Amino acid sequence: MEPNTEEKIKAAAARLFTTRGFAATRTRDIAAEAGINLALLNYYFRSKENLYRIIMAENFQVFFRGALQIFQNQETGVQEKISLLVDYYIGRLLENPDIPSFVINELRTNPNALIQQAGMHEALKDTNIFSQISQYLEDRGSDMEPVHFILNLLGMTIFPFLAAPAFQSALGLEKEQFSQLLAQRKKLIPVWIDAIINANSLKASTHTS
Amino acid sequence: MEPNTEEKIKAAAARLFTTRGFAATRTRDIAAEAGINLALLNYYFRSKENLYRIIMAENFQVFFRGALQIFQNQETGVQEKISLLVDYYIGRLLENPDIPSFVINELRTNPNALIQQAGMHEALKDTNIFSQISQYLEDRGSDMEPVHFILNLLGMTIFPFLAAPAFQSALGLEKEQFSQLLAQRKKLIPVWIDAIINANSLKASTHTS
DNA sequence: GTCTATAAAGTGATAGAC
DNA sequence: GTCTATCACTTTATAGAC
Repeated sequence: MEPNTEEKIKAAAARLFTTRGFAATRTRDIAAEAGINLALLNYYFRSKENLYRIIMAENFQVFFRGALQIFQNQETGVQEKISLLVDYYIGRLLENPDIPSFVINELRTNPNALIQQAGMHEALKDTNIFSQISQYLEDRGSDMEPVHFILNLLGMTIFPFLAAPAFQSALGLEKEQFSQLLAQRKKLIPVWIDAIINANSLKASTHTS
Repeated sequence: MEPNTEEKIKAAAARLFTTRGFAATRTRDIAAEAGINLALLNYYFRSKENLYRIIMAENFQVFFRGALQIFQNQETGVQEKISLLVDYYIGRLLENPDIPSFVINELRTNPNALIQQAGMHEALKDTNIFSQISQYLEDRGSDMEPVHFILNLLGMTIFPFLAAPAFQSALGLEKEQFSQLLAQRKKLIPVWIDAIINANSLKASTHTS
């Protein structure tokens, strides 16, 4: 029940690193947040950087692993996968809203971070998300580039979490109200995505008729 | 022609603060990047924090002012404004791709940053972007929430810049290639946005017929 | 395993010469 | 205005007692 010292430190580090970033986080603050001592943190994790790498890897897992698993399933079609993906991301990110910002910031300041993640790069290739989507778009008579499709899907899904502080500040909304808005999008985004594909194929058929 | 010392410091500070963030940037590094001395930086700007505020304000200007000006124009309709907005953002951000990440990060770690920007909060209210879009959606027979519309528009436009490092890393693309992809979106996004609105109103008319 | 005390290096800012 | 030298403080990491 009661988490051990190592777990307490990791939980504290996750909170602080994820919200403040590496440079702005003090190891003293992590220790205090964990209710232990600075020396003990180094006893368990040897260095700030080492502890950071562990938290970073876990955040990356949350961010990428779910998407990969959904697309690895051979039983479901792409349309279903899209709904599952949107549902998964919005659900997870409502629990940890700071993760997208953390991951994006990390990838900007250290573009090799993704490659360094164990097996991440291979998994991305093996899952052939790209060709699945490419085939799906083709079947539906759309000539949209798969990259654009993915950017639209992720943009509609993830961007609201990144923009949440700005929107809350600009619109004077409470965190809870904005969360409800984002939850609505679980069902809306698949419909919108569909509309974009349809528009694209309708246009094509208009030209040929 | 030759920029004076103050300008050189500001340019160096903009580069480093924008890419690394406040905490990870060393005043010594700014001085070196500007080709001057640490003492001189404090002679001109008194403190690191003061210099940061100036750079932050300028980044916020790039990020918000253009959108506000477009929506303040009474001559153009919303549909045209959307095209102008997408064109403006993608153009500006191709020049300064790190600004979205900077602004978002800043607003996350300091939610009051936006409010502290001179006149920004008032300008946002005065421009009544919200009611303009609300009216536009109504006229087109769509029952979409304006917030969702704005989130979709900005998500499709800005998210790709945030995700650029991840995509370049995952797809093995060069920066230049990805920039070309993003430039294509200037013309594509307005079409997609239109499709989303249409889908929404078609659905409504299907129900009533 | 956990603590206190401290070493070692980094970092923002200023004094004072030119 | 611009520089070198240095202060004052913070921060990571470790030594050593319990």
